[in-house]
Amino acid sequence: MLTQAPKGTQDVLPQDSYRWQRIEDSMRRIAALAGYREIRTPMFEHTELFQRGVGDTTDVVQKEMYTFNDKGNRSITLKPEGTAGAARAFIEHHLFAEPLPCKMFYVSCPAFRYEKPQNGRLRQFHQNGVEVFGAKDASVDAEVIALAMDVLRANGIDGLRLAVNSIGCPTCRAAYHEKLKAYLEPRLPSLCETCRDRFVRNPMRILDCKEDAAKLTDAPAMLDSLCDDCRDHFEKLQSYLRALDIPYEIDARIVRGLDYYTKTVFEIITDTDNGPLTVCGGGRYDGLVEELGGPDTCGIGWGMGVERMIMVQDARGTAPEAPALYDVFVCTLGEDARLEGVKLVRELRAAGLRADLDHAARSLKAQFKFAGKANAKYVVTLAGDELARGVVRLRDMDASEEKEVSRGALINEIKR
RNA sequence: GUGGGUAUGGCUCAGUUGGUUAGAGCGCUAGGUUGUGGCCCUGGAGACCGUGGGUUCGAGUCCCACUACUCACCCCA
Repeated sequence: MLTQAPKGTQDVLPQDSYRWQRIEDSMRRIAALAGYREIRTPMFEHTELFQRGVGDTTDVVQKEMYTFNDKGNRSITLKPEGTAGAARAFIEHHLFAEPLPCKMFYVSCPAFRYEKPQNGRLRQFHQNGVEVFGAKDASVDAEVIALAMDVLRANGIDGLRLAVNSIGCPTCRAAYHEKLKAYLEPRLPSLCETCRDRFVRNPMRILDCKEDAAKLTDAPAMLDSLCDDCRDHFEKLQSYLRALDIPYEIDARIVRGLDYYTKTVFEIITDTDNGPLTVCGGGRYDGLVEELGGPDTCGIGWGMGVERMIMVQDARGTAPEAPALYDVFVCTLGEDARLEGVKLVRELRAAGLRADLDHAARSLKAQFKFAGKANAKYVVTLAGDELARGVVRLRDMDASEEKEVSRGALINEIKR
């Protein structure tokens, strides 16, 4: 227990952290090219933010939040997703008074959901994400989707399926809900228990139910009930996606579990041995900022699961190779050489080379073995008698070639 | 929250119908080469067999409970 990480959490070990760093680097690079800057918000927020923002009736808020009272008796919640906190910061710091749109991203942002962990499901997981406030044209919907595709591709994750849908605005969705409820009401007795519960909370979800969907194929569809504005937006999004050569499919079942979404919703799905896996999900949230007490400002964003990206890389064998630990490893023979080695290693590092020497006082053979395992490109051998002559041995490990180099010329020789 | 599976050195696993000192491969470490890695050979360290109870002369092996991990459902990244 003591030496076991809590359920649903994961360590990223020193030998594996480069995987995360690669993904993080690509995220920063690609986002910066499109004018996005990083935002960092707290890991916890007032519980009310998520109740209001994500929505009181959602599963995430109702049963998955890590909520506790702090010593000041404030109800605090570990953030279950990234958007609400970003929106809160946008309002609190009056970013709406800056030039809009306001584009931001976050990298390996921890998120917490109390769920039973399973494949690709953790209690603490990490998301990359982008949020854009104050851009209402569908061109930004397409931009944001393109960014997600680019980040995934940059990490060797392709064969992606982009599924898009529109769930309308509060006006047309309310009208649709009425239509849908009128259709569902007489059929309620034949539906499963959870669907009868959904009928009250979120009737659109019933259409997504594996058990009942088949019986409801003639149900009215949200897409047929969009108002003119929402329909126009959805059409435009599609023409932008076509212009960008991004293939997509329209999937009317994409509803998303968070209440703030309006109009565009989308998921990027990869197919794995265990079936489809959503690596990125997002959408437009035009009412969120106002709902939280800010000025009427539209928004759009997505979240991308870092652990899921890594899973997909592993499953497809497209994981990047681990970088070598060292450029140069210094082997020493005897105490004088050690003393010199400590100095040399520091010089090498100052010259921008990754360098180290044996700190375990092992045999020369063991030192070479270690250098080999660390994939060092060069091994420098320091020995008393050679040092006296002002000379060291430099070995190219890949080529298995070794030569004598004067101590003074060593660093230039290596950098050459 | 509901249901299935699993639990043996650091890792992956073997362990016959319950029977003496619990094995292998990989990894780690030392040596074979008194100054040199990757291959090969030899040695060494490392396991209260998940925890607690029960059956039995005897339990890694059978039974029960618990815990952890894992997979699926719900939902989602």
